[in-house]
Amino acid sequence: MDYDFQEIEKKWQQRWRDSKAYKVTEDSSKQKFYVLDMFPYPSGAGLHVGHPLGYIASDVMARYKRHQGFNVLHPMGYDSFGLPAEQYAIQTGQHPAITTEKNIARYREQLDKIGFAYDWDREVRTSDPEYYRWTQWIFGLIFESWYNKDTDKAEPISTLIQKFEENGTYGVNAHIDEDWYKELDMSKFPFFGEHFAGDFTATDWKSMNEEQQQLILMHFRLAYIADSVVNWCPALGTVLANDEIKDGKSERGGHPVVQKKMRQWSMRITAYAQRLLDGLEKVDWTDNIKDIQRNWIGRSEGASVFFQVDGHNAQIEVFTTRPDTIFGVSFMTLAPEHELVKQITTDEYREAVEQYITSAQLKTERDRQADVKNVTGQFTGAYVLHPFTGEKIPVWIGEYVLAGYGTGAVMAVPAGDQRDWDFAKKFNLPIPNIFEGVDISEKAEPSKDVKLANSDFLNGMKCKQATAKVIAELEARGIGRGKINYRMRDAVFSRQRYWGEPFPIYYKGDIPYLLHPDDGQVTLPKIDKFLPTEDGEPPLARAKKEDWSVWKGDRMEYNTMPGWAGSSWYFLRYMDPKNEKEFASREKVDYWNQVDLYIGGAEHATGHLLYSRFWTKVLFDLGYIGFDEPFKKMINQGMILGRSNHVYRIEGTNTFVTAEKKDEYKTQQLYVDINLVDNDILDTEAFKKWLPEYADAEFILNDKGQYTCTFAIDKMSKRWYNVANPDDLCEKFGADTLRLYEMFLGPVEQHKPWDTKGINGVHNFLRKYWRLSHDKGNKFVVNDNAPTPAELKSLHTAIKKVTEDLNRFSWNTVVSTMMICVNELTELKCNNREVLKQLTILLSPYAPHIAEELWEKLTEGKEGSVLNAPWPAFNESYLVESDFEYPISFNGKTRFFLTLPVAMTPAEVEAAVRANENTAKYLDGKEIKKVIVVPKRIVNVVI
RNA sequence: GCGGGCGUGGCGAAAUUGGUAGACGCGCCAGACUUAGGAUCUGGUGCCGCGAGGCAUGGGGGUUCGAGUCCCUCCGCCCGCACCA
Repeated sequence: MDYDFQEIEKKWQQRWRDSKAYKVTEDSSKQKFYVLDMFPYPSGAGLHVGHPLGYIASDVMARYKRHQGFNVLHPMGYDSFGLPAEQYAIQTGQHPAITTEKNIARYREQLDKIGFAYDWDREVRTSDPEYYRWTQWIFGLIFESWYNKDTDKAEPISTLIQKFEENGTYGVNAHIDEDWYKELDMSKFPFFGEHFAGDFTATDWKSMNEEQQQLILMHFRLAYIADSVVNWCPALGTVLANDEIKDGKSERGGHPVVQKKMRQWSMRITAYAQRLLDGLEKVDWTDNIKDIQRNWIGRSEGASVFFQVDGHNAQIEVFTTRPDTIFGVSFMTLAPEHELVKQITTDEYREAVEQYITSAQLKTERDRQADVKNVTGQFTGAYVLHPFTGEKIPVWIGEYVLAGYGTGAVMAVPAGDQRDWDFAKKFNLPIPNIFEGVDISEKAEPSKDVKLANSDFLNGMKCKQATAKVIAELEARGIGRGKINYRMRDAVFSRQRYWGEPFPIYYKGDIPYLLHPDDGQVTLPKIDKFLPTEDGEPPLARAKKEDWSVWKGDRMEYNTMPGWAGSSWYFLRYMDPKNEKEFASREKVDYWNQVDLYIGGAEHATGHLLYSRFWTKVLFDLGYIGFDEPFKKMINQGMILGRSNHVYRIEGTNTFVTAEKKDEYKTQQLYVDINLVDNDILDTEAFKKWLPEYADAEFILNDKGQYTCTFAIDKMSKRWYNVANPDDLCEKFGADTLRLYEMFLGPVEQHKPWDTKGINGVHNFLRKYWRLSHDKGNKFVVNDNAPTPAELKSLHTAIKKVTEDLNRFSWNTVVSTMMICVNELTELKCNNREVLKQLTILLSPYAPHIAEELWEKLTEGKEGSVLNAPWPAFNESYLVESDFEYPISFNGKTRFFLTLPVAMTPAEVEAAVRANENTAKYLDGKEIKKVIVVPKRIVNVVI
C-alpha cells in the first residue's frame, strides 16, 4: 500500500500526545483566539458520525488560526451530570459516577482517533467536585445578589441591606415582583398591619428579627426559593424548566407535564430580559437563533390599565398592547386562575364559575393547546367600570386568557382583536365599532393604520398617536401607565434528582442559608437507592446525616441543580481549569476573553445559550469578568441524518424480492444493516450471514442479477441499522479522510443525510496528494529546483481561495479547491519541494496526520512540526496571465472569443473589440450603442 | 396565524459586491490495462437537436446591456413560536 494511513495516524497521534503538541498557555505577546465546541453529554451509545461534524469544523479553524500565529484556546470537556446516567443507576444500582466515567473513557478514545487538537490538560467535567465547587460558588454569588434597576446591574445583597438600614425601602429600585409583599406570611409581620404594600422604614427593618429580614431579602435575591407554579413531570419525578418542555411533554422521554405549585429554587433571569435582548445586537449569530431568543423573551410594549370592580374595593389590572382601543372595550376576561375570581363572582354565578374552573384545571397543557379553536367561557356576574366612560363592563372568565402572561386579565376589544371578537360572537356580547369606515361585522380589524372613531378624545387618530395620548391620560389620572411586558419567566433552578450539583445551602427552620466557605464543600452524599423517598422527598433526603460532607443547621438542601447549571459557565473554567482559589483568575479571563467562535447545535437556543448569557452578565455586573456576552460568533452545525436501506420479503416466505419487482408481490418492508449494502445493492451472501433467520433466505433479483434496496432518510438509530460509526471509518479510510469527507459533504450549517458512497473520492484525493512526492515504488522523490510559473499559479490560486474561504467559514469549498490544486499539480507532474511544503500547510488543518508525515519528509525533520508552520503568503503576481480569452457578447449573447493581453485597460479592450473583424460581422450594419467591459470577465456590446 | 430559512443535473453541491450557471466529488456510460477487482488510468456526462443552434437555477411577472443572485407575486419544503392580550 502506498499511503499507509493507519501507520501514519497511529504514529502522529502518539507523538502529539507525547510532546503535548496542543498544550496552550497564556502569552500576552500573541493575539488570542478562542474556539469552542459545545461539550457533549457522555452517553452510553458513544459517538456517531454526526457528533464530530462540528468538532471537525472547529478543529480546522483552531489549526488554521494557529498557522496564522494566533495563540489558540481549543478545549474539550464533558457535561457529565444528567438524566440517563441517573436512570441507569435507578435500574441497576450502579453509581452514576461509574457509568459516567466509563462513557467518558469511550468518548475520549473515539475523539482521539479523529486527531483533534484539544489541549486535554484543560478538560473539565461538570460532575467533578473540583469543577462543581465553583458552580456552587457562582450559585452562592447569585443568591447573594439583587438587581438594582437604577444602576441597571446586579449588586451584592449587602448594598441592599445597607439601603434598608439607612432609608428602608425608600429609594430602592429593585427588580422584584410588583406584588411581592402579598406572598409574605403576614402572621410573621404583625407590625406591618393590613395596609402594608411593600414599603417599610429603616426603623421597621432594624426592628425585624433575622427570620423576618431573611424572608424579605428572599424576594430580592437573584437566586431565590419560593412557592411557584412549576412544570411537574410525575414520570421523571422532577420539575422542569420551560425550555425542557416541548408540546406540553418533557423533552427527554416525552412524558406528560402538569402545572403544580411547589416550593422551588428559581433564578431571576427576568431581571435581565432587556439586556438579554439588547446583547443580541452585539453578537454575530444567525438571525434564526436571535429570533428564537427574542421570541422567548417576548417583549411587548403597551400599557397597564386599572379597572375598578363595581361594588368591591378592588381593582383589576390588565395589560394591553393596544391601549388606543380602550373605548372599544365591551367586556373583560380573566384567566380561570385569576386571584380575584372567587372574590368578585356573584352568588348567582358561583356554581357555574366553579364548574368552569374545575373543568379547565382538569385539562392538561396539551389538551388546552389542542383545543384552541373551541371558544369557552363563563360570566362571573361581576362588573368593572370603564376608566374613562364609567360604563359597566361585564367580567367573564375564559381559558383563552393565560394566568402566566401579563396580569392574567384582558380588556376585551372585539372590534380590534379576533379572539375577543370570537368570544363576543359566541356569548352574544356587544361588538362596538371604534374604527372609521371599517366593517367589523365579519371579523375584527387588527390593523394599526386605521383611524379611531367613537373614542372620545382619540377620535380621528391612528394607533401610534392615540396610544401616546391615552397613556398620558391614564398616567395623569393615576389609573394606568405605559408598560413593557416580557413573556419570559424566571427559570426554575431545582431538580428532584441525585445526579446533579448539590446546593451549598442549609436550613434553619424554613429559611435557607448559604454555606460559608469555611464550612467546606458539599459533595454528593452516598445514598442506598437513587429513587425519591417514600414521602416524595428528593433522593438526597435518603442520605444519613453522617454521609454528608457538610451538615449544618436543621438540614441540608435536598434538591440538586438543573443540567444547565454546569454548562452556563464552563467556557470560563477552560481558561484556568486547575485554579483551586477561584473559578478562574481575572488575569486569564481577561486574556482569553470572549469565545471567538462557538460551534454547536441550534437546539440549545432557549436553554444553554440563554442561561450562559445570563450568568455571564451577572459575573460581569459583579466585576468578576470583563465582558457581558460569552460567545462573539456562533455557527450552528446541522444534524447528520442516517440513510437506511430496506429489503422486501414476500409475506409468509423467506424469499426477498428486489425493489424493481416488489410491486408484483405482497411484501413486507424490513430494515437492513447499511454495512451490507453498497450503492443500494445488497450483498446477498453477507445478508444471509447477518441474522440467523435469514440464513436460508432466497432472492428474486433484477435483470442485472442484483438485489436493489430502497432507502429512506431517518435519524441515526440502532433501530434502523443505519448508524455510521467514526471508528469503523477511521479504520477503513483513516481519520484524515473522515475529517475531509465530513467537511466536504456540504455546508456545516445544513442538515444532511450521511452517505458513505462519496468517501472514496476524498480518500483518492489524499492518495493523489501522497503520490505527488512518491514514485511507483512508494519512494519519496522531490526536486529542489525553482518552482515553475504553472506550479506557482496553481499553488497560489489555492492559497488565495483556501484563505478566503476559511475566513468566511466556508469549510466545504476549501476541500474542492485543494482537490483542484492536487489534480493540476499531478497533471504538471510537480514534485517540487517548495510547492509541496506550502500545499502541505494548506492541507494540514483538514488532514493533520498525512500533512505532518509529509512535512517531516519534505523538511527532513529540520523545521519542527507542521502545526507551527506559518500560513503560506499569497502572491498575486503568480496568478497574472499573459492572455485572457474574452467572451464577446452582443446584447447579452456570447458570439465569439477574443484573446487579448490581460493587462489591457477596459478602454483598450473596447478599442480592440471595435476594431475586430468579427464585430462588424455580428453588428450586421447596426450601430454600437455602448460597450461594457467587465475586467477579465466579459465584454458586452449593446446594439 | 406569526417569525426565520430554503427551492440549481440522477445525487451531495459550487457560483464571494448582478458578469461565461452546474466548479469539485459521487453515480452513470465508453475505452485502456488486465483478466474475476468494490483496483487504477483515459475520455464523456443538464435538457432538446445529426447540426448550426435553442432551452435551462420551483411557476409567473418586473428592473438591467446582462439576474441563480435584486424587486413583486404565486407554489412547495424545513425550522422555531403558537389563544402572549
